[in-house]
Amino acid sequence: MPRPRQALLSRQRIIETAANLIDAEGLGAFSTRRLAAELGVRGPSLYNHFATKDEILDAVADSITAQVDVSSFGHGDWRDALRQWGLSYRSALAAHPNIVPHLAQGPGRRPAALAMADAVYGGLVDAGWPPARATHIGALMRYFVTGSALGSFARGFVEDPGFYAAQYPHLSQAHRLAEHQQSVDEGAFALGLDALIEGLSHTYERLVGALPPR
Amino acid sequence: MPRPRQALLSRQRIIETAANLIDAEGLGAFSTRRLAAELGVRGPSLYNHFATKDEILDAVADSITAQVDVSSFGHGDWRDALRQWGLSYRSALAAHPNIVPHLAQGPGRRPAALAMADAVYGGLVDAGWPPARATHIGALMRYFVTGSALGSFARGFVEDPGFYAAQYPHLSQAHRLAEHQQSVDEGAFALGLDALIEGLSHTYERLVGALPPR
DNA sequence: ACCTGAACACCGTTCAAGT
DNA sequence: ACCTGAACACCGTTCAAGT
Repeated sequence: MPRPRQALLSRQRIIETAANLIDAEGLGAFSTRRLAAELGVRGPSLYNHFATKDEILDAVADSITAQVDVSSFGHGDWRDALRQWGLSYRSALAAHPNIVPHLAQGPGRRPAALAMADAVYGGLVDAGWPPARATHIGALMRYFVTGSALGSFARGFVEDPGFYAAQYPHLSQAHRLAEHQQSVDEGAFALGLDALIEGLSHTYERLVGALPPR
Repeated sequence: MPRPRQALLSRQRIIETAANLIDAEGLGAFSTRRLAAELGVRGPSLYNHFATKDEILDAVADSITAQVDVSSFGHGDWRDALRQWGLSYRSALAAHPNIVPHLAQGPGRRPAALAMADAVYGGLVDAGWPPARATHIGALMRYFVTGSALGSFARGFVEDPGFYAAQYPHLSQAHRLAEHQQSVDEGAFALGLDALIEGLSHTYERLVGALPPR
């Protein structure tokens, strides 16, 4: 097929199809040739729209970051902003765990990731955090959220009930974790987020002074 | 070359060479053929010692997990145990960031990862934590540590000073983060670990009762 | 038991050729 | 401008053949 009157591909269509493919089959099964087949074209056609496979992954990653809500920063209590951002950040990433290893490489030149970093850092500094601490908080939140989205804790244990018995005395119930995957992972994230914010509140009081009433 | 008198390969030598290769060139550049070349053999030879490439990655991951110190659990204050484990866990993983995406898939059937999960969970339950909370704490610590080891926060920003100026008002100093990579990433981890432990202490008091003096 | 070459079905990417 | 087939240098894995 030569060049059609109407272009077969667009960056948008490539990004969406790539995201679906990665969600469904993982980063390992994601190849330019598989993606092209899914789009009804041949592999090389993609190179009219993206320079490399990595650039496609960047675009997919940024389209997911763009879904994170940072509107809570810049007004109100920083603790509420941190919690709302953290929940939104985790929920956006956890919907696409297979792309998280790529996304966790940092914002690089991805616009949505940079806009998020800008809003978070700016919001924390405006709230009174010293700049170095604001950086640390942005970093530690990324650690916690990407780590939680990267791989389910609960699904990390094999489901075979007999597997743990002999060797691991405290893991006799670990085979049941997978059944409760969502509540385990969400419960762990919620407990960690609450603990982080409570701990940071104390640091703030020591460093900056009294917190406003909420 | 036919079969030599003395075997050319061993699981141990394969694991060590694979770890070095992954550290030096990343998961993307790691192939069975490259690994075999490094070992002075041909690709198929590896299949006498491991069933798949994935099994090699599992073995590399577990050899890193085996370096984590969990001896702090089971005696003394759970807060100290959590801190010492967290620091050791992070330091083991951060020395090999390229393998972390594989490692973060959970313990699976890897003995060192299972032994670590067993010690942590057992230690927390013995310290008085309700079982469900002990699971959550193990999970949230894995999130935080793997996230911090997965990708440097500081190196995630481009070093070009002119890059941020126009678009991202609060990131005007972000190009300098890479210079201070180690102190930024370690400072963020330390702040997060302190906050988590302080926050969890309050949860413990509410849930279980008074903490012992330290 | 353990290493080999040949083979299979794949990769990412380049490039000249088509319209 | 945008899609194509052919080509290059790679992949993971299987398998029969060697000693």
